[in-house]
Amino acid sequence: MRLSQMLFVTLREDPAEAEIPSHKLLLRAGYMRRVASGVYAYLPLLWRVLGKVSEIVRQEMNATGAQECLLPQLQPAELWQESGRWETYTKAEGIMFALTDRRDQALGLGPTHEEVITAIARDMIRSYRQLPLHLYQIQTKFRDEIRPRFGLMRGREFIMKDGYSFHTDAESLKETYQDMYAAYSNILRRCGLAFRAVEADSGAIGGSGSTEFMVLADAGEDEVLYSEDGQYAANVEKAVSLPVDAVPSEFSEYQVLDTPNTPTIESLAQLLSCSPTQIVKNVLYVAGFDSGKQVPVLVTIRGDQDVNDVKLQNELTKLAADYGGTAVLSLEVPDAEAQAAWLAKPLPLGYISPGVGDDYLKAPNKDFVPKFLRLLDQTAVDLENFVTGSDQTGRHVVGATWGKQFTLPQRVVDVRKAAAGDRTLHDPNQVLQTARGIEIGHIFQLGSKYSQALGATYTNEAGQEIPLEMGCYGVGVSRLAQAAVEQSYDKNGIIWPVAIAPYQAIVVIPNLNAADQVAAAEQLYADLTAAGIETLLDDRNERAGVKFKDADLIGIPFRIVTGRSLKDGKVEVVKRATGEAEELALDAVVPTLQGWIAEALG
RNA sequence: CGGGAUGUAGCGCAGCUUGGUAGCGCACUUCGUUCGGGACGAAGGGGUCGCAGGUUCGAAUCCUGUCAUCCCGACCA
Repeated sequence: MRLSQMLFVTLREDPAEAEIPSHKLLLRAGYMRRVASGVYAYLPLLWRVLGKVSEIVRQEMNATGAQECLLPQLQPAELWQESGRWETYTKAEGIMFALTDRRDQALGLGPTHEEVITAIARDMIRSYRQLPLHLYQIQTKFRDEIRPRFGLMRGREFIMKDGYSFHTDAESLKETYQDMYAAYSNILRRCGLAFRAVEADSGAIGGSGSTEFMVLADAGEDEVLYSEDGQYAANVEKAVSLPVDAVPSEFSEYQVLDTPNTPTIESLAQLLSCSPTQIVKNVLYVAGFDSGKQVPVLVTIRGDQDVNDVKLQNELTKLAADYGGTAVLSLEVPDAEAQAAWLAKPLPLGYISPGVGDDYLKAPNKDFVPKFLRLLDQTAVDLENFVTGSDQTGRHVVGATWGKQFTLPQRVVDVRKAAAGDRTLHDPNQVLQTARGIEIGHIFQLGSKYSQALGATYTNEAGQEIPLEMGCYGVGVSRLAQAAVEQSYDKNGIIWPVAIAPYQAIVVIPNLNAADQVAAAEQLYADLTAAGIETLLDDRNERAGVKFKDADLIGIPFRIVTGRSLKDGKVEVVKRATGEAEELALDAVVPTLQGWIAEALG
């Protein structure tokens, strides 16, 4: 491609709309333009990158026996109602774009495709002889993100590869899951990215085991905890660990003490000169279930620990049936204004005890449940002579013990947040480290959640009708492209890994008025292209400096300059990543680049 | 949805406090000089100042409303 004929517009300054390096660079280098919040036009250079990523994904998927297809983006509400996700995905904080057509039919734009694919499976899979089966597609997804950000990292429209597998049993599912684990590792390795596979929460999509593939970068939105021996790595949402041991309490006698102005654990520990591990903390939440019920939740946990909202939400989901629901739609720490609606009398905030009475609550409407759902984190179970609130502002109790002053809440759960510095479960000598990651891939063992909901069954050898076991597997294709930039750039611009660079080489003519430079460049361009090397020719009537700056900015791996060494029959060849330059004879350029590219593609 | 900020030419910004009919840099067009790390000179083109009301003789500027965008949080297969 000749740059003189390409839509090639680079910017000298960073666009104000971008915050992180990769976002700024993709805009500056002319790879994309924002069309609406979280919606981007993929311009020719970026489209080539996306094509390369897609092709690598396709090759690795096909190698596992998965088959490519294309499912509709416009999906009927009925399917989502059958799976029970229509409400959670369109109401409250739902992420699904929903619309009504002229016949008054409710439709949604696909944020994911479990429902559609399961409906297809229901219609087409009859027998165990057809299994296992794995279908995937690469296409645009729509999600009405509350706050789109960071360009392609969190858009409302983005390209994703999503695959769905169907099995006779969990064992077969596990095999495909392992295949995907390997395929995803291959994809990221081939794309030239540093990544880590971590245990993950399966979130709203449901299912049992899931693994996230995290591209490591400081701008990542997720926190990863891992052990240095490489045995354990998990998203902080999912991570488990051993908390530090509690310091034995210095208080031996139960008493109520004046503790003015100590609404936080830190201030209380300071005033009493005690360890936060001796304090029992009580955190108030309000959970909203899909049945419409609003339930006040009191989480009691050791003072030095934080509540992991994802784990809490999972625990609450298990209890949804008690409130006539199946899912948690919202989970909030209520502010004073929100509390006022359902408090019979003011709560002593910061001084709440584990035994705080239900008489603080009233029911402003039939949906509010005026009874605390009391959950006890396991870190607080074994504490003795602990410090906690007294239900009186300005006073705490010390020396309290379960079974004496306070009833031990019956529901014991694990909702503590693991943190860097905690010891790992597999080896208490290992300490968790922290890193930021960008979630690029996520693989799930779904089980039969969707097949049961939608009635997708097969007949086994014994003639019994059984729900299909399912897995699903996603890769953020457009997100991966930007993550690659986030992981590989310098002050001059993008440094693409060779495997996903839009072009592999760029031939720069420093001075268009020098006929020999032009002739040599044209010949090289033709030779390189003929040799199968994807090459750009910068034949624009610009000064050399502009061309070098642009070549660096757009990040083409190899640059060939038909410049001053031409008089010796040589051209300069520069590696973008390292800046290494060497002079090569004209006829050595093609074989040398072929070697470099082959080496880079492994 | 809570908190914060910003909307002025394709991009980055000034002007607003103190109202008088819009400016700078980059980019773009033409000509000349230059030609290996974002050249120089000259001459040009391009803006309903986000939108809608209001105040005023007069509004980019003051007031009200509204929309959009970005940041922090909440949220997020």
